Amino acid sequence: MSQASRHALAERLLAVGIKPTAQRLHVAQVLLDRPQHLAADEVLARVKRRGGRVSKATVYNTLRAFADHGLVREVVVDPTRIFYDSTVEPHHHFFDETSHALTDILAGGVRIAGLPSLPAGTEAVGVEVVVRIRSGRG
Amino acid sequence: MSQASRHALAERLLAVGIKPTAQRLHVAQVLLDRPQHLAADEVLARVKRRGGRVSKATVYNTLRAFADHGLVREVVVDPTRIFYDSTVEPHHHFFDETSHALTDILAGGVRIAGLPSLPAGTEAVGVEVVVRIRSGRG
DNA sequence: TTCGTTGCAAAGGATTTGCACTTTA
DNA sequence: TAAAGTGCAAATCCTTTGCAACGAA
Repeated sequence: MSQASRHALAERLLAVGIKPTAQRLHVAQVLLDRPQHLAADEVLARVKRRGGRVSKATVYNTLRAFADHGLVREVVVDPTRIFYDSTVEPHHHFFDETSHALTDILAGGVRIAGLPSLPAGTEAVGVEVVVRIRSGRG
Repeated sequence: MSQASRHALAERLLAVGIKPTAQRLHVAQVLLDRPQHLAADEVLARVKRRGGRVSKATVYNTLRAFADHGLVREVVVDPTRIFYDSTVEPHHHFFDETSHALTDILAGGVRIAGLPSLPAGTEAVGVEVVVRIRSGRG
């Protein structure tokens, strides 16, 4: 990856208060570069594939830190693992139960009406729509 | 639990092709008796609490069988465990990230418009809306 | 007797943790 | 040289699996 985008990524980390170490930049390069959904496993594999040195623990720590600071969003649709979504703007998902693939649904056109008011004493974190689908012969 | 409801539960299992064994009836009594969301752990604890003899493996097998046959619905909102929802009619959920509590949102009033068409070669399994909330000082 | 069920313990897979080592400000 | 970050392995948690014992038809 170019110096320019490395630098841009470092700025993004700094902007949210995360120190841009080598390992974190590797994770950022893999995950933040374009809209995608990756599990921790995949992130680790990709960092290593491109020659980066990171440990599993650091990948998990980094992903959690990114999520806590709003750089990525956790998507919970698969009981077996957490996906990290590099798109943090509100949007929704197709989740293919056959292939375990996640696909974005732009929030733009989607309207949700008729939701009840929040339970007393709670604040909203977000509204997520998951359209579960099956491909082939499910 | 009364003979009458035991019998009714046995009928429900038979109706979907599940042989109503003692263990399965225990699980059914705990989970199907009223609208609720329970994790496997909780089901096991409650069966034991009411004096039922069941193993962990059988609880997991039973819950999966119930889900496969449409008696309960799996709800995936918490990366750490699967909830089994005794309400199978379409509806949505509040998920409190502080307390890990699930609350139903009746499907009745909720309207979702503007979803794109399904990816080619896929069929819809269901549409779920999860409103993530935080209580207290989450 | 045969097939489906059960239970126990072990295995599995994702995630977390403990702790010593390394980096960096 | 403190504080923060990293790596490795072990630990943990939920869930699944292997397999022998059991139970109903």
